[in-house]
Amino acid sequence: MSTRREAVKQALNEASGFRSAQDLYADLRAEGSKIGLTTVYRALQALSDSGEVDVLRTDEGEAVYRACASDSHHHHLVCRGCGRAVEVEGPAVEKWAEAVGAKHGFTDVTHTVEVFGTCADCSARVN
Amino acid sequence: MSTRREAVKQALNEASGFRSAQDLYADLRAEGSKIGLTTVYRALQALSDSGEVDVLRTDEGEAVYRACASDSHHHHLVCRGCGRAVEVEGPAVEKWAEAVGAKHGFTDVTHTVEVFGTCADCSARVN
DNA sequence: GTCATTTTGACAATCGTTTTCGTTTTCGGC
DNA sequence: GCCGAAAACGAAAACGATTGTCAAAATGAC
Ligand SMILES: [Zn+2]
Ligand SMILES: [Zn+2]
Ligand SMILES: [Zn+2]
Ligand SMILES: [Zn+2]
Repeated sequence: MSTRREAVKQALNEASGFRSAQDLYADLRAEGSKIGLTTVYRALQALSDSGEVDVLRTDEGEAVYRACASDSHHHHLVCRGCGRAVEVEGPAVEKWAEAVGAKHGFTDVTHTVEVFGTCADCSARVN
Repeated sequence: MSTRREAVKQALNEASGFRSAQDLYADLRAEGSKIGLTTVYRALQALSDSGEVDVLRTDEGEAVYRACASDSHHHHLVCRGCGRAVEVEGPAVEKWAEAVGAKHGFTDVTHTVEVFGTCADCSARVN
């Protein structure tokens, strides 16, 4: 694995929440790296292809990435305020999704499930 | 409600699946309308703001819209092949999402849940 | 060191979407 | 029916995220 990809992976590891390519580019430049934006995009593409990082889309359509501790199937509880994310599992949801697909004759069923909220810290900050 | 917005809403009603702004623009022009792309975007913005249509993002980040029969909270089972969508409910998922948020001290909890698969027709078409 | 291969990054191009802004249409008052 | 204000339109420009291009730089045999 190349040095640049390592750098991007590490920048992601240092973040607790989901970050966009541009966020990571800014982070890396801020800490002195001479990396280019194109390379950040390429690294993220490779990392998500290999399943090393999770990707999801914001409401605005921007792709955001996260290096998750769990490498098995899971979902996220994401703070709208600070972006912090918690990995969560939902066996009931997995079964429900499968059942829903089957009931309507769909095959090769997958799903996207994300939970959003305001974390305790962010709630406190507002009050 | 203006005539243009009606036209967009109707175009959506005639589709069984999720459609992008550009799709709808093409549909309308194809049937002779002189509507502009800007107006399609504006109509969709208004329709989704008022909750008359559902929006979601494709993996590529494109916004797609659907005029759903149900006006209460629900999710979708979407065919990857033809885009056809079925409205589905999942009380268990609703409770799970709430519980997950609460367990981690998150407030103002919402969620996005979509199920994807290949519908029976599309499965048959391939074989 | 030399040559071939891979990686990189500045820049241009693409694509969906939004903004701008002048024109057209709608509509209430006359 | 006619007039002016307000709302709706649409073409074109602007935008922002992402991808493509291509020449320079790093890497790795030999
Ligand atoms: Zn927070
Ligand atoms: Zn799942
Ligand atoms: Zn289908
Ligand atoms: Zn729900």
